[in-house]
Amino acid sequence: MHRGDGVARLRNAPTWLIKMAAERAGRLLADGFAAADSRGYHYLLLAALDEHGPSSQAELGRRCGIDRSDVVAAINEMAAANLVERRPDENDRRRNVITLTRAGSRHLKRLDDVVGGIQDAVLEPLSDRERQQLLRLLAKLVDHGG
Amino acid sequence: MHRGDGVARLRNAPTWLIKMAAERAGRLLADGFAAADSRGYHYLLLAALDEHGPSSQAELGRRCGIDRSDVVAAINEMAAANLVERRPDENDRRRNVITLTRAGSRHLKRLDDVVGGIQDAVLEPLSDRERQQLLRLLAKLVDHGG
DNA sequence: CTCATTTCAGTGTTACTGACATAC
DNA sequence: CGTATGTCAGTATCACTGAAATGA
Repeated sequence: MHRGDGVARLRNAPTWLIKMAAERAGRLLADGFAAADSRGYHYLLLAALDEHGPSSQAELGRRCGIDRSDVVAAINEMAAANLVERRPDENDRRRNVITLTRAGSRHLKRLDDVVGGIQDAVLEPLSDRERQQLLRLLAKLVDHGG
Repeated sequence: MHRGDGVARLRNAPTWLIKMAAERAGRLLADGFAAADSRGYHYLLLAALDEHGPSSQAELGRRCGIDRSDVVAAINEMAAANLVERRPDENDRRRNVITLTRAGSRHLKRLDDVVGGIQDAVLEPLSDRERQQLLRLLAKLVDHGG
């Protein structure tokens, strides 16, 4: 029996199935991140730094969809763990420049592996064709209102 | 631009799309519930009481997939709002029997309407055929490991 | 003056853990 | 005895709000 399966009106509610699937993926991701002494925000921020290079905290927040106040806390944690470096921007003294350290790069690689493994585990029951279907349908939902 | 779209490695990650879709649905649901002075747990518990009749808190927790300690808090709130009645079980004095009140029944109907409306809003971009596809794929995912 | 940036403090929901007393 | 129940207290992530200080 799954989460909420004791409530009949939810068994055929697509939004509920989406939430359950997301919950499972989220739990696996959170566990995987926790095993690597991280959490979701860390992965997002490290990935954004890797792809776009050194950035201000506000830029990071916009790219990752994380609130600026939450970026502060996450960068605090990662700076304390030497995964990123925070230094004032000389050209705009309101800003900090956040840079990925070498340890941060290594950490991101580990987290990428974690995410890849979970991706496979979650999609395991679907054929390649079904995965593409799912991808297409979800993209439609997300593009519409997400 | 959507949540996390600034991070390229996530754009084609199905688990991420699932999470984004779920996030949207969850936000809409939370807003709808809040507008009715409720929250997700209340809906689940009321629906379980409606479908299965008076139950102990532990039963409710198992049916809804809610932890016992969280059931306590939710029932406290709903009992204070006269949506449910809590009385000791005469046959097993460890238990409480939770009963849906008439006001609780009315409240559940309102919440059912809220959920139905959101269901439609989320699935709007999909044809009937696509909705069935999505339902099938999600069910496969959830049945597998959820 | 207006706006952007960083930071701090706090809220709310969901999810979970540990402990305790009580009763089966 | 072990197990189930209800309760309380606390933690964690994510998401968000409001306000303050600083600087462009």
